Parts: sequence; C-alpha cells; structure tokens
Amino acid sequence: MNEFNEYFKSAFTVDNVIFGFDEGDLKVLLIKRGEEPYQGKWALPGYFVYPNEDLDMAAKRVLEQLTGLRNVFLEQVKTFGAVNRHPFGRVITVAYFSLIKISYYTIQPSSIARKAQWHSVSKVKDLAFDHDEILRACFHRLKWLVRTRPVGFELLPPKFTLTELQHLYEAILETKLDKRNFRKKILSMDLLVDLDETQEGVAHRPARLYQFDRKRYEELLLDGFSFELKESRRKEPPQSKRGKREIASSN
Amino acid sequence: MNEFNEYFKSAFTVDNVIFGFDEGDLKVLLIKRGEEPYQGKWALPGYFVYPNEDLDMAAKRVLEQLTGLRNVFLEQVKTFGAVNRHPFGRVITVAYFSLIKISYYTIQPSSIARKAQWHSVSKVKDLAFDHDEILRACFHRLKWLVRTRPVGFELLPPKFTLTELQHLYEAILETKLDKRNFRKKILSMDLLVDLDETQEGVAHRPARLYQFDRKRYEELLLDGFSFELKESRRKEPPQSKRGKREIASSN
DNA sequence: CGGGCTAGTGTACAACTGACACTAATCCTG
DNA sequence: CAGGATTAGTGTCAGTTGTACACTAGCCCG
Repeated sequence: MNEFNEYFKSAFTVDNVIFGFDEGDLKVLLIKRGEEPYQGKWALPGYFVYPNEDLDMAAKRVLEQLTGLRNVFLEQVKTFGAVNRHPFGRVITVAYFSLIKISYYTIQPSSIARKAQWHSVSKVKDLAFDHDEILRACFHRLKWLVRTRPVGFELLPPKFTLTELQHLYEAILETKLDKRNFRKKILSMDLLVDLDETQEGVAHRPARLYQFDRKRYEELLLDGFSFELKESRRKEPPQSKRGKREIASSN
Repeated sequence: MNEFNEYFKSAFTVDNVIFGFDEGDLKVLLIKRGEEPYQGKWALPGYFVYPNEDLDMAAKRVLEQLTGLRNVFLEQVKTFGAVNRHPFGRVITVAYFSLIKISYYTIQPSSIARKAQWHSVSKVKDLAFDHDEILRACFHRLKWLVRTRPVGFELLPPKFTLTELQHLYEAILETKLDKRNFRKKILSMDLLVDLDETQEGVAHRPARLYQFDRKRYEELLLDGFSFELKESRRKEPPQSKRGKREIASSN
C-alpha cells in the first residue's frame, strides 16, 4: 500500500453547468470569483468534493447551496484533468450539468450565491480555469439530450405556450424550426395537456397554455423518445411577393 | 492555499474497457488480479494517473502497455467516485472505452498483459471493485455509439463480409436484424468498398468481402450518421410451412 | 375600427421503413 | 458424383413519416 502513497496527493472538484431558459434565450448561471486564482473572472459554480462525499452528492450540494433547488435534473458529463488546469496543484474536476426552471430559482443567502448571475450561453466567453471548454462540453451534451428526451419539462415553467416550447428547442439546437411541423410532432407525442387557458395581458392573440404530462413523460423515457426536425428552410422575409400561393386551409 | 490542503489526499486512476469482436461475439479484455485487493478476481485494466500526465494520456498508456496498439478509438465515458469504492483510500476512477480489432492484438511482454484474457461481454460478472458497473456504463455507451457513428470500422478486420458486419451490429444492439433491410441500409450509405473477392475455405457459398471507405467514413462523421433498424420480427424456425409465399425476386 | 402582432391550422409529395421467401453457390458425405 | 447441408444474396409493395409551404383568427392599442 505504501508504494502508492505518491499518488494520493491530488484533489478533485465538481463544477456544475446550470442551464435555465428565459426570454427566449438559453442561460447559464455563473459566479464572479472573489479570490485568486482568476479573481474577478466569471466561473462555473463548483467546489472540492468532501472526503466523505460521493461525486453526485457533491454536485447536488453545490447546486442546492446556490439555487436552493433539489430533485432537479443533474447528470455527470465529463471529467477534466489536464495537468496544469489548476494553479494550486493537481486538481481534476468532474463536470455536471443541470436543468432548472429559472422562475423557481431564488437567490440564496450564501456568500457564493450573491455573486451569481445568469448569462446567455451564446455570449459567454473567457471564463476562469478551463471552464469555457467545460461549458462547451455540457452544451454539446444538452444538444444531444434534447433529441433523446423531452427536455422542456425541466426548463420551462409549469404552464407554457407551444411557441415558448419551440423557442426553447430552437435555442438549444441553434436552428429555426418550422412552426406547423413542430406543433404536429410535439402534439402527436401525446405529451402535453391542453389546459384550456390562454395567456393574459399580451398585445396579440393570446396563446393556449399547456403543461407536460409527467406520466406520459416517463413512458417516453422508457420507450425511447426521439426528436428530429430539420431546420426550417423558410425564407425569412419573403423578398418576392409573387411566390406560388398556398391554398388557404379550409379545416 | 493552505486552507485547501486537506483536499489534496486523494488519488485517481483510469480504467479501460477494451472491446473487441470475434466469433460473432462482443468481447472485453480483462486482467486477472495478482495482488490484493480482490486478488484472483477479474478486473478492467487500469492504473493510477501519473502526476505529470493528462487523463487521456494515462488511458492511452494503459491501452498500449496491454495491447501494443496506438491510434485506436478511445473515449472517456464516465467517472466513478463512490467514497468506499477502493480499500486503499479515496480513489476515483475515470472510465474509458476503446474499440480494437482483435486480430491486431498481440500479447505484450509486460507482466500485466500476460494475465489478460478476452471474455464475452454478455457473460462477464463479479468483477473486482465497481468494475461491473463501469463495464455496464461503457457497454451502454457503445450501444449508443453504434447508432451515431459507423462503428464496424474499429472492430472488424480490414476485410469482412456483410454477414459479419450484421452480426457485429446484432451483438452490440442485442437484437436480431432483418438481413435484406440491413444490407439495403448499409450499402445505401456508400461506405463500403466491394473488394471483388470472396471468402475461401467455407463449407457453403462464399461471401463477398468488403472494406470500409475511410474517406466516406469521415464525411459521415461530419454530416451526421444515424443508424436505426428495428429488431427483425421474423419468426425463427417457421413452425407452419403454409405462410403466404413470397413472390420470387426476378431481378 | 384599423394596424400590429402572434396564434393556429392542412395537405400533398417525397422519402424512408419494414415485412417478407426464395434461388445461388459452395463444400461435404455416402 | 449426386444430393444434402449451409450460408449468400436479392426486390417489392404498403404504410408511415418528413417536409415544404400561406393564409385566417383573435387580441390589444391608439
């Protein structure tokens, strides 16, 4: 056993990429570092794993201290262990990502949490450590996840419109989707419950509100869920007014 | 910096799930442990990560010491860090998996390698440490991978028959596939080169030999590859001889 | 009450999927 | 050397799914 002692000199941490969705934009929760190294830079929330703690527990702890939330989607993504990624010594970090409803998030009294802020995923750059790379890896995983499991559940408020759901998919997949095809596909999964309510206080025709059907959701996880829709090829603002007219729908 | 010293007391290792394919069966390379803990048990090949080594480097080193192979498919899968998973102290392990052509594998002179042996994935159980769980996780990842990338390349010998390729897919996916549909699908990808050679020394009609087209393979990786075929529902040995007759193909 | 805005809706064509059975070619055996 | 054993190899049709595409409906606001 002594022959291995030289190896017991490293530390490991967890870092958590916390995704949320708001204002049609995919967001990630970052912390402004108050101390060295990388003081003043934005970083992913994370901490050392305690000696008596499993990895998943550590990730949950970090998430809860920051957001007050438990029982949310949380999954290990990848481990980063480049030799010099941390100036304090050999530290490898296990990256997790979680999906939360921003509307449920409340600022926690802990000192870390007071330095936290949501950032648009597409605009984030120049994070501390190798966190840019970690964020990219987690975003990539989220993109994959969205095809494999009905992800909206985790990120949207309990009641939402189909357009909101479509915007979420578009934000994650970084494409535009065709409205009619998207609706056809989503509704055919029998996953949404029509609440027979509509939006209020919007300056246009109000949209119907839906919620996810948790039971059906779990069925789909088992049966295999797969979401595939090509990017909409619709030309943006029609430059010619003279395209073939579509026959008006009559149903 | 001193405040963190208590965390720098752990070690980490890599474990490598090395898959091969032989005799119609998916295999994994295991080592019989010569020392405690778990002496005499089969285990995944792995070792401590050296202080000056990145994770991927460590995984490559383990693979090469064992098989003599470099430049093979090798990917990180998941990190396992349960508090008591290792009796020597806090050791977390980063699991990798690799795909190799068994025919290229040669027993290396190193002492570890002499204790290595191929095992059918479906029969493996009761491994040392948490290696059963690690193997399951890697097999699961391989199942996913096979839908996403033309995996045969990595596991089959350079020349192979369509039936061998089909058996490989069946072994990984743990299903039966329909012969005609499988062939149609694979050939339509334009990924295989017909070598205009046939098997020799088989006691039946010899099959044509194919090889992968590396260039087309790389195109597919970029363009997005997706393999989906339902399990064949063909009834095994036809119990009734009186099913509807299929019209004989006339082309 | 008209303009601005977003919601909401159907169809036709193309592409893909999946079910399904026999003949061809080789070796082996008696 | 004929017949049996064994695996290779091949096409079509029907049903489903994917995709392109444009207008009317309903609300608020000025």
